[in-house]
Amino acid sequence: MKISTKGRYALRVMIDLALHDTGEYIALKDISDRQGITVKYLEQIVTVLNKAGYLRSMRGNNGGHRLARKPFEYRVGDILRTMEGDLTPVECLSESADGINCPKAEECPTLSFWRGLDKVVNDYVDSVTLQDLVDQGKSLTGYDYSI
Amino acid sequence: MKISTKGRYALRVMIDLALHDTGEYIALKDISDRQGITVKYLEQIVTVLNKAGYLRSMRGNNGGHRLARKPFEYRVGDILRTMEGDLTPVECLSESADGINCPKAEECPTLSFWRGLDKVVNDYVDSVTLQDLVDQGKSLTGYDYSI
DNA sequence: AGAATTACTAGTAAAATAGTATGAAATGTC
DNA sequence: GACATTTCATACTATTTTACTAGTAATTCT
Repeated sequence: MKISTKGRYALRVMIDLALHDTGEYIALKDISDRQGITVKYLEQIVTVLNKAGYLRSMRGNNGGHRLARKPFEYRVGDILRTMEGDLTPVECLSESADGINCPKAEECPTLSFWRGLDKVVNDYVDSVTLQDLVDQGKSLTGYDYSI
Repeated sequence: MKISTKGRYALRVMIDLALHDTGEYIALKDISDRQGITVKYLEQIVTVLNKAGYLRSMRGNNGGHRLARKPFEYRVGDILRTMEGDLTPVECLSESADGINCPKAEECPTLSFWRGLDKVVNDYVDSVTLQDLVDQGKSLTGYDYSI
């Protein structure tokens, strides 16, 4: 029942990009220095975020990444689902590519319980925006605007 | 963000024991036949449930297991936490045995978000009792009271 | 041309998950 | 008391997932 590092780091990357948004592209090297995550691992994460349309990326000298939208336009749930695949607590609630779900769904005494859990989780993560996390970050002791 | 088979199966075992409660001990063999889970794997699960005080177990001929309380006295959250360790979405919220949590907690922009997720999950699973699942099971099409 | 940076594909070590296997101990029945 | 049945305890194992690392190609600016 854990969120993977990809999901957690993706949130930190998005917050980092929001806090350091100057309109310029931000290199993974800079994020790596601030967040303590290797450039190589960050590459994997931003690739997914980029393909989801959450980032604008540019190769080459002075290249890097920046947010494609304003922070309040990102739901945290969307970011997490993008990284995790989905946030369903049990496999039988996943959108299966081949359309196969549990054949015993009709007689399953726990299915509606899992549906309820799935709903509270997704409703919660969708109620928070990236802007909320950014505001939280700025309000904390020790936040250094210069970095 | 998945519940393991141990957590899912434990719920099925508890429901099974509730639905077939006659006051007698129920052998894992019977649960295995009905639920399609091997006796050996069931052993691992009921051992944990037993040590948590959720079951009364008896060895030997005509031995087996039965619920220690009435179904409405079990919160689903307690059963799941017993099997999963905890239901926290991130490690830093776990009750660490050595008391070590994240040293950057004070400056973490995502901590309160994770706390909120932890709360909605645990509040939800604690709002459902085993009796609710049993009622759900009985109400479904295809439930055969004879087995 | 050359440095910086992302993009793409593959590989790998460690941990977690989902079981199996073996045998001992207890209990009721014949 | 022998025996079948069942839990209890411990250890082992195969597979999958996670969390990275590595190498190289492509792009961009100076």
